Amino acid sequence: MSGPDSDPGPEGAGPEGAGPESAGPESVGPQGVGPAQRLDLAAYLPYRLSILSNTVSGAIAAIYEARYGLSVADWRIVAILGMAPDRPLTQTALCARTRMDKVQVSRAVKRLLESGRIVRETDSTDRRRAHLRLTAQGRAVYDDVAPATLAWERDLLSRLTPAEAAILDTVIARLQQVADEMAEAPLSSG
Amino acid sequence: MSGPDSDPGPEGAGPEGAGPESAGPESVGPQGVGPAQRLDLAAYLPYRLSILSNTVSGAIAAIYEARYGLSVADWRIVAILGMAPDRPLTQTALCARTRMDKVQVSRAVKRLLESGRIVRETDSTDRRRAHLRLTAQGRAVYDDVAPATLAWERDLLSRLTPAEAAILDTVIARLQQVADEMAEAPLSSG
DNA sequence: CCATAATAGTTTCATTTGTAACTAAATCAA
DNA sequence: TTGATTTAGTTACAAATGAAACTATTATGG
Repeated sequence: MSGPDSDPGPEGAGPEGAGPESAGPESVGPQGVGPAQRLDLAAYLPYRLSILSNTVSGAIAAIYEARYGLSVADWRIVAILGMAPDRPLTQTALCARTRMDKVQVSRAVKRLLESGRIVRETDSTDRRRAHLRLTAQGRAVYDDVAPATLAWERDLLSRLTPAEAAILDTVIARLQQVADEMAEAPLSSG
Repeated sequence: MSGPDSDPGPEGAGPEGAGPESAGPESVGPQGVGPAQRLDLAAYLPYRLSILSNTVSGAIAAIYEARYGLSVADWRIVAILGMAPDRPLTQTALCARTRMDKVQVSRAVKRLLESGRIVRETDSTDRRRAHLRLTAQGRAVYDDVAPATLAWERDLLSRLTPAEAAILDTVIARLQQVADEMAEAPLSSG
């Protein structure tokens, strides 16, 4: 997610500049592709994913931050609620769908309630729970931002070659699946 | 922790249910990651990248956090310095290589100096700058953690099909390049 | 029925983080 | 030279965050 990482996106500050002959990312050592023998951050998958995710998230976030002052958490709530307008959700449901924890969700919900983007209605049979949905104002935000973010995504993907675009979905899904498995069975700590 | 999904939704559309939904007639790619007409977080590239990056980073971070109490920023510094042990770097150089900003780097450097993992030596010709390098202790951390993280990466990649692994590098590089371009030339409209 | 546990969500508090202001040293311009 | 600007890095302070404790309500077990 947004992650703990928030890269402001240094414009001119390219990775070059510091070294006399800064080698490009392609000089990976003995083995050009795949896992390097020696740790090279520039070629290291987790690092590259992190940078990429931050770049993409930052670009998207600029849209809803600038226009409506929404945080990433706020926008995720709006996005989920906007997705299925006729099905109000509880905060617990939002936690599952956004992969944010209940405190994050609680705070985002509080902000959205205060700014009038959502309303909350206590469940009639279980007063611990409450159902949330967008107000007209919240829907207006969604209807403005969602197409913009989708356009951005479409634009991004359209610049990949067909082969690249075709495999991207599969690879991400596969990586996520494998990473999830591996996260549960961590390597032997020594 | 018996699954994060415990909501009354009719369809168990968890975050991984990125199946081919109502793909529009004019979808760009053959896969689900192609632009949906309607914003669906579970199929939305920025969101999926964020989740994936967090999963992967979290798994890796567990290694160096548990063993040495290092933060992500700390580890990035150690990783970069360990990469080229014979070329000490300034903090500015570390900023460029890690894509962290100077405050983050300053704080990580402070922690690493205090814990004796690195040393700092003021440049002889420019006393604003200082060169940083790993101590024996810092190198020991690097020599333990780097192989572990590389093994994790190798393990992850080995579970992709050859076709997936082969194109992954290209696609990430390409996405990063395009996202960088797009980040500088923000979308029109408003 | 009462006591205990579980669930939904909030609040508190310490830590982390980001922005901006700051110090110090080097460079530039006249 | 001297004064303004840039560069390297740090610090101060406010805002964001995370972990744990907390309130309120419902479920469960005897």
